[in-house]
Amino acid sequence: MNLIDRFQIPVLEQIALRNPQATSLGKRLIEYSIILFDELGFEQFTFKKLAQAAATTEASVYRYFSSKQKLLLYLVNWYWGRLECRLLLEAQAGDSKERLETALAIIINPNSADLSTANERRLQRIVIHEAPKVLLTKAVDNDHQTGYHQTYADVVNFLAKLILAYQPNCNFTQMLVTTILEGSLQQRFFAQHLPEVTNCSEQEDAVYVFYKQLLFKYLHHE
Amino acid sequence: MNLIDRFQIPVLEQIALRNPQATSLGKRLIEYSIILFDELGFEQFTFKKLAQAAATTEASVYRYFSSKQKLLLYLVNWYWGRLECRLLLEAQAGDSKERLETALAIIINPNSADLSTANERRLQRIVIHEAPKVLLTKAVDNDHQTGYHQTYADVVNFLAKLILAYQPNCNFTQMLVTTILEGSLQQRFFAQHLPEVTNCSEQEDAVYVFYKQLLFKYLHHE
DNA sequence: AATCAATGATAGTTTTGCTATTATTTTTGC
DNA sequence: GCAAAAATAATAGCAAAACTATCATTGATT
Repeated sequence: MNLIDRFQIPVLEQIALRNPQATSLGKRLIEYSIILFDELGFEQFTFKKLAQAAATTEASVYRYFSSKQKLLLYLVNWYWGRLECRLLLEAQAGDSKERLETALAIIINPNSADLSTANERRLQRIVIHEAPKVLLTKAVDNDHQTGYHQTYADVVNFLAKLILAYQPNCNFTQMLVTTILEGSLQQRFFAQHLPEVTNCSEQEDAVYVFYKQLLFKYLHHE
Repeated sequence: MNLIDRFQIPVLEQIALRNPQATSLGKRLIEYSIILFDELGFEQFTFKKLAQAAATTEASVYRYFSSKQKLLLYLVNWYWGRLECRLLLEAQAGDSKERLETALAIIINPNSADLSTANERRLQRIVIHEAPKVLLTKAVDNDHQTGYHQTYADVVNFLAKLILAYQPNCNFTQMLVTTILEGSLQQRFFAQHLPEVTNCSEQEDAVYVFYKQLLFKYLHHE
């Protein structure tokens, strides 16, 4: 049983030309695109290779996604959509501090149940390694207007609200959230590829420990 | 008088096939690549377009840089090299707190003399928008072994040392530095393209104010 | 003056990204 | 169960990008 069958995360329809979660070919495309983006990276990934892996043709892939950028955007949206779902489900109990701590754990913790399958780990690696390549483009303003980055913005603002509930005096909530959100992903990249610019190896789950410290030290000073 | 003539920043020789700062064609290539990367973005930038802009041929461009990735890497290295120079020159006076504050201002402040020319502003925009595309690749481990990211690591470690001088008990210096360094660049992207996930517009130079707060609040709690 | 390095001019290859067309299969409405 | 419609397969083709190669020319060096 894979990622696709277990969760039907709503992903913005407009990104795909037709809903890949509704057909058997579509599911295969998602399944193999996760594997191939992870193994090949965005640059080496092509629709031809995806078609081959999913036992179909390049033309058929184009009927689901108009470009590999859109396909990656779809996967990234899926990641943030799942995260948003978990936040809504799991970070509603307790007082404002408990809710904030839970939310932080959901976002940062790599040992959570969320990453239990190979595909889920692959998806997070894709977000870490490839997501900036569909954000930092000349198309970003158009994409954002179309709503392609709305799920991400929703996650940020959900967390921002939790922070404000805990510490109403916080001035820079959004900056604080994106700093932690993006920073924690980046640290995992550095840990693997540029270990001398991080401290991840020094302690088990140092990323979580550090950003929790950073968040609460910042808020307690307000 | 342009960026190239005023500063001879040492950039790792291996990145370029021959030193572009030593010849008139080389300087033209650097000059126009900064303009074109900024205006077209990494994806739309081609050596053919660069050759046309610099009034030369594609083949001649390839004699300086083996690929557009390497050319971008060269520019990014240049940016970090210049930053390192400024840190070494300007962040040596005063006590440990003053040195740290000066360093932070150099790294974050967009109104500094460092960004006084059009090309310098372009170069920072290139680092913000395009640098991740030559870091987050499958070639990163090779690149790093070859030393292509050493200047960046040097900047990080210079700042880490300043932090340790100020607060010897700090456990996660590198993570703190990269969080601020990368975060501050990212905030400028968000401010321009995803304003709802940042708070930059609320205050003049909010980026600097926020990260200074974040840094010193974190350190004072140690 | 001869030499050598740098550049220009030109051509060609392979791959990618994408579009088009037609045939075949599968699904769906009735 | 059958006809219509939709989805997919099979195939071809095109334009641009990312190189590589060759050879002529220029310009600097000694």
